[in-house]
Amino acid sequence: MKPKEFTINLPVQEYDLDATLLSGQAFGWEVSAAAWSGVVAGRWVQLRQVARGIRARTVADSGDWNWLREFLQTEVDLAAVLGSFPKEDEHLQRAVACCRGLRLLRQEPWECLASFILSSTKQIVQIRQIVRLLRERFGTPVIVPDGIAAEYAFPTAAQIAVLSEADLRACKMGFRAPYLLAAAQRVHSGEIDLAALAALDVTEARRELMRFAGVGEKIADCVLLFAYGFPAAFPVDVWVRRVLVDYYFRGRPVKEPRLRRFIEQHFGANAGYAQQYLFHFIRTQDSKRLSPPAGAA
DNA sequence: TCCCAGGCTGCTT
DNA sequence: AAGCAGCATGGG
Repeated sequence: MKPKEFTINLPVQEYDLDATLLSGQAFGWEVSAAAWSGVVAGRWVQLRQVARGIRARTVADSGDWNWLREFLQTEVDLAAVLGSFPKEDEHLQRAVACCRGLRLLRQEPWECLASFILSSTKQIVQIRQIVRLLRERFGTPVIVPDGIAAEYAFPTAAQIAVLSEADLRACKMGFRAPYLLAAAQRVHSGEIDLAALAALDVTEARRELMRFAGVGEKIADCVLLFAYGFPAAFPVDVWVRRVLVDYYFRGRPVKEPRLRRFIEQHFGANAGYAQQYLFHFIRTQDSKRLSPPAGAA
């Protein structure tokens, strides 16, 4: 039986779909012929940038489209967010001028947590590869249109909790396998309720996330920002640390507490957005200007 | 061959 | 508390 298709135009100004889906916050999206396809809330969906916004195509009964608006955060007033950035910061303003339209997504907490547990000391292309293997092997198939290859949802905590460490290692995740397995078991057993973290303040939610083995400050901040939408969460990975030191500390070594103090005082209420602009900017535009990694010549 | 990747853990000082 | 090796796997 041919699945019924639904399409909609989501009107939105200043939304760069490519930058958003390529900026290292979500790992399950694939592009072909200028259209992105992925799975949101258990539904296959295809997204295309059009003149006045985003055109979406899906199958099966979608009722309303709020699940997609929520994921894409199309209701966010980007101009207001960018306007809250420090105006005297020429580095950040350059990143904004370069990447304007880059957005933060609002992802499902389990998928986001699991993905970032897999992210430590991995390149983005490899994280994508691991996530793809997990979906194909253990995820629930989703309904796709005729002529589209089979697609799978990210496996739930319940689906991963019953696997063996060897099953997971076979997806090339190496030493991260026991971390992912333990996290899935904690969530599946009900020991921790990820949905309930949304009601906590950011400090408490961060503490809860860091109770997962394999989750430290950086991964916790990623989940706080990309899944729960805490706007001040500011993940500091090797790239962001490098750019902060280079731009704001003249390349001189900075200890963690001082860096954290600077972030809180300098970037303001939407620090998380600022972080994403800096991250994407240096990775796509300004990588050559950056100081070499520690230890390099 | 070597260094590095959207880091974290556990063991040393 | 602060520094550091080890950890799997693949890319450049």
